Amino acid sequence: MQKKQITLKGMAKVLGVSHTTVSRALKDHPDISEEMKTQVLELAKKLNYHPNTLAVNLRKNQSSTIGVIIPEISFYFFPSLLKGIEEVAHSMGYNVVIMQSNESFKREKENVTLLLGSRIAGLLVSVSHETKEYSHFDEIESAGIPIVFFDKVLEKNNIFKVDIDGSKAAYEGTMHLIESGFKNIVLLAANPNMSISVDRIQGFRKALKVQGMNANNENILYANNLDEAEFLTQQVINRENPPDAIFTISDQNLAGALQAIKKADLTIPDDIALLTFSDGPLAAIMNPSISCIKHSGYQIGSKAASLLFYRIKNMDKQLIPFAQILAAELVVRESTRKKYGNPK
Amino acid sequence: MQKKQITLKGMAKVLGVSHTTVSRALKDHPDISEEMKTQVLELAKKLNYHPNTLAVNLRKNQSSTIGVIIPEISFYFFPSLLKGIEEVAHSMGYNVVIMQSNESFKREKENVTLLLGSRIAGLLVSVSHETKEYSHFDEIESAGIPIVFFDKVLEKNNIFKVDIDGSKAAYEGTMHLIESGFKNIVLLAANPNMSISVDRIQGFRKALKVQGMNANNENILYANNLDEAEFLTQQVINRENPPDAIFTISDQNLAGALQAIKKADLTIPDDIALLTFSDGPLAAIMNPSISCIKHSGYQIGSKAASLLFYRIKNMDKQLIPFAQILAAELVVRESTRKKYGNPK
DNA sequence: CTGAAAGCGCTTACAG
DNA sequence: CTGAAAGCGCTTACAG
Repeated sequence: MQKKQITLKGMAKVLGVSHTTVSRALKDHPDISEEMKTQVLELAKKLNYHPNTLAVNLRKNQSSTIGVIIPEISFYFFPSLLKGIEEVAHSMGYNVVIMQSNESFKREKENVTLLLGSRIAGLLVSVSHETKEYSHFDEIESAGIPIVFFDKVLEKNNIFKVDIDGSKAAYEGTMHLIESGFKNIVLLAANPNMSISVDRIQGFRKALKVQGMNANNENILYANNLDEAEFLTQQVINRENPPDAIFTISDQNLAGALQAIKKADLTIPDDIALLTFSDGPLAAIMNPSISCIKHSGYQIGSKAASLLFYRIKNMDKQLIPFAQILAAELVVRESTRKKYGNPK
Repeated sequence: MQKKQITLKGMAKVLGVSHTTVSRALKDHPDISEEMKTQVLELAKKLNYHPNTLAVNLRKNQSSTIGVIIPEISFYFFPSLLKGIEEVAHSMGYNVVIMQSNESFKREKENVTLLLGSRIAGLLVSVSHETKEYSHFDEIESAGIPIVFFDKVLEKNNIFKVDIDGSKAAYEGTMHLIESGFKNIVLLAANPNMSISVDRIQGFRKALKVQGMNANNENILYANNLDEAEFLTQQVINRENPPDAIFTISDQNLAGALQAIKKADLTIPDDIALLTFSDGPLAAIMNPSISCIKHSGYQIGSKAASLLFYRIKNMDKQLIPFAQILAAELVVRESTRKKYGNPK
């Protein structure tokens, strides 16, 4: 039902030349005379000519769109990530199609099918909680469409991915808590088959071990959304021997923990300390401000997009799967203020 | 450089029939024999056939993509909005292409051009701060591509738009502040040529007038990002006669105000009360929790998308520009606790 | 310097 | 029940 926009053929008719000539004039082909170019350019402007990207891409058998599949556009982390992706893509002259899996494996597969039909040039993926294997992405790669995974990735080595060094970061975060005098630390992780959980749990355990403390399994909990985080926090702070610190692996879990702490009327950090993995702005404006392991979504997004475009531009070469591991930085704020003076 | 995926012609060759037959078999055309259909379907499955959306759309002269232009994917408001849009679009079988203007008029125009080339089926727009007129969208509408504006819209009547009743909401918010005993209220608005500012300022003024208070121009300020909001708040709280309440029109301005209040070591709401327009989750988890005029980004997004699809599906009819005005709800929390007992 | 022709992958009216 | 042909809007090798 769309009105037809002006085409090459339409302009050719007006000028009494072939559409071939118009096409070439438009792209400043050396063969075309200057007068012809001026004429065509003027007409194109006058008629608001915009080349039909569909036709161009079909003809060239390539598209200028990359796909992004993420679990959900929540306000915690993905906005800055999408921004990073979008900026890199725009600078390369590409569009971005964003699809949400809503944490559903089924929906993730549907998205793959849709994107396959759109003949995207590449795909960025952060998998859903339900995703336990990668076989639904095989078709994409075997169609010659490169994929880069980021943030929420499965434990698997032969893929291209961008992530932070979660183990190291969790180790440092836990050490910070211990050195600040906290002794009974609960880790609020997410789905245990995701690398973001596995890595961070590993770092958490390692730090406890180094400090000669035992990593009690009851102190490692799994929350996949705000409500679960609130529920688990509530359970934990009502234990006989409640924790004196909670370490959350996402802003989402942080928000849940905060709700529970607030309802229990506990004071941060005196009753309970709080440390989180965070993109930054959210943790900073809380009161008290929340200490965090800062990992920039924007950076992950732009690095993932850059890696993807590298693959896109080098499809002729055999590239070896590459894992780009970004550093995360500990930002100490009020929520982990030292418990007993300076224990050093 | 992409590997070629299997095509109709490819499958036709395998089966020794024409691609016409394959095409029809795939879409369950009544003319085709059952055996042929089964054969084709099986082969398509085996070969992972996915129709080339580019070709389909080119042929049908329509696309299954809608465009979205927003100022920025900030973490304050747009995530839930995009979610609302994406869900409606998905249910209609459409993809969503999101482009950011980064609050730049120039970039907004570039986005329009790109989208025009993609032959999108429709466009959703929230304009940038710099945008003062709509002429760059004329080409879109005259190409027969419907537009629906949402949230950040210019003061203009003959357009399709979805927005909240900002005037009424600001009126009620201001009344709430006054009734809670606050007397010197500062409104932290955004760009004065945006309807979100104009409407809310109007409601703010009206409430003051009804209460017999005068709307001091010095108490209406304009901040377009977090830093400006922090700066202006800092200025204001250092006045000789500082406000006892600040009313911010966005989560972004709220975040800036909070920063300044924190640095000045003021207590909310005893030293200064805070009321904001907000999507909800952010204001709720703050400490103290922030009272707000709750307007659901998700709702605005899904309503805007629904209106757009109504236009897309009814391009043959002459539709009259429609402004869908959504209600916003006052949610009273700790940040506006009554100042002097109950003044009623 | 310009144009006719082929073709990207699909759909659909027409013919048999 | 099946197929040949035209065409969506473009690009590009080939010819002149």
